[in-house]
Amino acid sequence: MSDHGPGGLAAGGGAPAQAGAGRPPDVPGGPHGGSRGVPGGATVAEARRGQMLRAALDVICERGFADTRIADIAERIGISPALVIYYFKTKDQLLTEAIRHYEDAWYAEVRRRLDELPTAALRLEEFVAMNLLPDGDPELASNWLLWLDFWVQAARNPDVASVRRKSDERWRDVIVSLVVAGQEAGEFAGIDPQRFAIFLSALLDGLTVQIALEDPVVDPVSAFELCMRYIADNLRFDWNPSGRAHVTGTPVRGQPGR
Amino acid sequence: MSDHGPGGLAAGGGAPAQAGAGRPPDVPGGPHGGSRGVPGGATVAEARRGQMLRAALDVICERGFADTRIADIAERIGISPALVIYYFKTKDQLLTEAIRHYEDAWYAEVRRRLDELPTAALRLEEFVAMNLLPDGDPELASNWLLWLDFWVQAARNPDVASVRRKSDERWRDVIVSLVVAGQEAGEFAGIDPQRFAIFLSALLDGLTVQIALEDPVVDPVSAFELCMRYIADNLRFDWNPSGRAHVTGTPVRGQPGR
DNA sequence: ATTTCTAGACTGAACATTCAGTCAGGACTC
DNA sequence: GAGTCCTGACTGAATGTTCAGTCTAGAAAT
Repeated sequence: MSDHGPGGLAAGGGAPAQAGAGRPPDVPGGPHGGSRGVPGGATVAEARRGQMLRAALDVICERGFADTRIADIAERIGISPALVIYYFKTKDQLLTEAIRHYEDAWYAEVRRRLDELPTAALRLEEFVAMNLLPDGDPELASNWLLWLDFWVQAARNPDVASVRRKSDERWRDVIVSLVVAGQEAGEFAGIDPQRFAIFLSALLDGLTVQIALEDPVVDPVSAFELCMRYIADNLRFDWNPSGRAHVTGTPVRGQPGR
Repeated sequence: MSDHGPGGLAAGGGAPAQAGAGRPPDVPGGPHGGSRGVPGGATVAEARRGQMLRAALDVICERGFADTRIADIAERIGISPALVIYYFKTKDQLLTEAIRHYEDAWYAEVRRRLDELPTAALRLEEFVAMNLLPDGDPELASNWLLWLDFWVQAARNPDVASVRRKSDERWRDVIVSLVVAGQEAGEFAGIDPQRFAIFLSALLDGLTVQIALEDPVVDPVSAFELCMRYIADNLRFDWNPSGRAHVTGTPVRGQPGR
């Protein structure tokens, strides 16, 4: 995004491989892993792609999106920069896809974890925790800075922008469905889920900024508690910092929003 | 921030002019405008500085911090790129100072406007409006994207980071003092101002992100209303979207924060 | 008043570097 | 031996920075 000519944004989404010279391995543009030539399945090419995507993410976190060079990524894996271009036609493509990849992985992990929890309150809590608390999983590691760069890119790169728009949408959808589920189960008060989702997602974004920038007065834990306090108060369920969420004894329902 | 070698961050704050060759005009590093040589005052040099700072801000908004070239800034004013670094030793210095300059101007404007309003509620409302609503003043124009870039830079540039930390601090201080003033005047409920400030500033940041990225479901006006609704509900004062803030007839005070 | 001097403001033309992307070909595998 | 995977060496373009010198206006000298 910082190279040649004005508006150096990559062409539209899944522009396939080049025409002449090269011999590109695998076209992105979708989850289909066309293992050409080699029978059996994914193989090297796909592994490499993932490796590069992951490395790209790492580097972006360290140097920032704008200062990430393909040489950094190559070096990290111990390959030549040329190979990076061999897999991803352009730098933009790689970085853009890396972000998309991260977003996808993150979202998938959210779903996975939430599905394992029994109550809406617990799910909501886990959701918030995944947003604000450091995570064990190295794949999704607490890359808060990534989100900031993500936003900045989305501001000018239409491709990234659409990823981010979709991201935010399912984001809020998750919240809405959690709230609705909780309300139907009698766990939560009957506030407007849509409104709540917008509010909460903005709040989470804002807290993410503070945390990412290591604000002296907003560490992850206190941000988490602040956020959960708000949620519990508004949805009217019992919650205390030390433990995990508890469903209130007496189900509330149909209560007017605040 | 994207040039030579690793860690290409500018040296500490007010590194003065070079030693040998040139004859640099005016050293930054503080609000002192040392109008050397020419008696009377500021003069050309200072005007130029301001001009460049403003141009830099414009360009940053358009192209993004990372893609801003000194040539862009020079071109906009109709001068040679060389003159830009004649005034600011390095690109980094210019951009960093531009952000600092903007932040200062913005904060000053906030103070100016708030001072003119009679009630704490109105002041709070104006404060929120300045954060979320498009502004007439071209100097401070609605440069939401600027904040995103600001954050991203703060993440890696210690110099910018300290600006941003200070920024956020006085930010919250404004909120706290507004709340306290309102509480003392009996306009607001007696919640914890500090906590409220942290919450509100995060919320504002988050909404800023959504607005800056032109989220389809969070336009400035609805963000503003969402935010004001929260504030009014929490501080317990009367507020309705169409008009301006009104102090509640019966002063509330000392009420427990939810 | 004219000339001389000087310093600050400014620029065009290099310079130096960085970096994405190309290319010709090598190794490895089926 | 054909295709896949991979690399070292290179190039072209962009761009921050330097530099030598111009231009202007006021100060000092005449």
